[in-house]
Amino acid sequence: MFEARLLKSSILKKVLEAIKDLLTQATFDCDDNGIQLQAMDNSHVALVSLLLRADGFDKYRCDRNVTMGMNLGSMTKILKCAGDKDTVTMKAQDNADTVTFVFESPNQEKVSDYEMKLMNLDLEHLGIPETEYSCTIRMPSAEFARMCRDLSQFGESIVISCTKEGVKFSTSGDIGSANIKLAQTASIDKEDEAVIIEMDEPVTLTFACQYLNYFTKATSLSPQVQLSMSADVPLVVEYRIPDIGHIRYYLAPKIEEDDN
Amino acid sequence: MFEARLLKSSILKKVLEAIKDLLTQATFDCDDNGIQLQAMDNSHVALVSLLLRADGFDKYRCDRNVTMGMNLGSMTKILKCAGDKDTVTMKAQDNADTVTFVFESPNQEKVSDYEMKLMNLDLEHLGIPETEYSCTIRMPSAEFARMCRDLSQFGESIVISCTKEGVKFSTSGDIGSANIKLAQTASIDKEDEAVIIEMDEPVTLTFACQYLNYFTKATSLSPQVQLSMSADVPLVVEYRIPDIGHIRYYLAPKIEEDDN
DNA sequence: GTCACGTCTC
DNA sequence: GAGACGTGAC
Repeated sequence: MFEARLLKSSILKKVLEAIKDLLTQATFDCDDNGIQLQAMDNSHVALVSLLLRADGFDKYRCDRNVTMGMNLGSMTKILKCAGDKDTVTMKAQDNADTVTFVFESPNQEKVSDYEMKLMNLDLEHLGIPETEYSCTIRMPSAEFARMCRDLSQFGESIVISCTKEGVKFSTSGDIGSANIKLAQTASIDKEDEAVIIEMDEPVTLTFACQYLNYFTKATSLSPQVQLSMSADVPLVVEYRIPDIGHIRYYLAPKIEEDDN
Repeated sequence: MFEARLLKSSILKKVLEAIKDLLTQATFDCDDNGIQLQAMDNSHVALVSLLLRADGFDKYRCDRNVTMGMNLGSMTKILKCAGDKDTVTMKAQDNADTVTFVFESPNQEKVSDYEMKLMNLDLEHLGIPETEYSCTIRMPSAEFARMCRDLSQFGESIVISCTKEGVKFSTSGDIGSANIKLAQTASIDKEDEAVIIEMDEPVTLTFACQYLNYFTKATSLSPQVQLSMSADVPLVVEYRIPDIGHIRYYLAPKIEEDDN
């Protein structure tokens, strides 16, 4: 039997918001350590990796490892039925072909349960190597989202360039070109507002705006985002979910095109 | 001559919002007691009954009974031209074929009038018997609206089941199934937030989601809604409009289908 | 093309 | 909480 309870359903609601535009279905792997999800997006361009640790749940029980293939559209519909202050509990019997979500209002006067059929999904196990990156940039997640949204008005690609001067986000298109330069914050009064750049080697890479915009759907999960880059390897965009885990997005850089 | 004035046009605006999706036209019956409207919806499935008592108006005069056939689309367009704080006055000459709406801004600086042609509508007089019901449920209108919207994601029908344990709203469909259980509120600190269940006989009935969702367009008219049910008779969904009347929706239960 | 719904913003 | 905008369905 599997059972995982969160006092605040909003975490799970936000997680779904953060992945549903990239994935139509996905496998939730549950074991003693928690819940893990790894999947290529529908277009096999980006990779999503979610971890929710067992100790981050308010109750967690997993007698046997279970892999649950979920239709994320259906799951999103169900989670929309939870109030932000509701408690949510996911339950599945061993070897069951359904999962049940139970929502309880804070005063216990409203209890709702939703049973969803599971899917048989091919297990694609993705080995993601832990890597050292030439540059890591931490910044407020809302600021990153704003930049991606702003720049995507002008072109389909964003060039991220990290040097000792700071980090620069650039794009160009029919309208013209745009550059946003970000310097490391001098004082770290407010941790959430800090921009912190660690650079061993300067790196310049180009990415598809559309995917960065998909990634920023995770903005409400964390006040900060971390970008990790090295030449010729996928960018990692990581949102740490307080007290419970993280969601990481991987996106391969575009091969440099002509500058016509 | 007929004349009816409301200091707050918002009441009439909300009434139109609450009926315009169900009715394309309707007859307003005006007499000494006030304004009444009763009509089957466009598909002849649900019934709408509106009462605005004369004493709820800030001025009310009705020399002779008048029946005004209104195109509700046109009337809605006109009412959208009124500010929420405007005073609205409906006027009609005896035997006229038009009705006039006059809107006056609070400071009297803006006065607008809109004349609308009336329609000749067949008078369908609907005798609605006053009945005792086996169950009545009062609950916050927003909560009812939320439940109807949530459940309609999963199926076309909602089963409402009222027993001594409380009231349960259920549905099922391709995705899976859903149940929302509501218990009577223990304390009635805030009257508007109370759930109050009166049950003489347990009742379980099935209704079309779509119509319940139409009914919830009346949500902003009242903080509370009352559902009345007896076996084999139409559900009544009533919103009391403070100080002036009510709007009631009647919906026949679906005949039980096979449970395949 | 129209209508209704959901989302986002003020 | 209400109004406006954009999107999806008929």
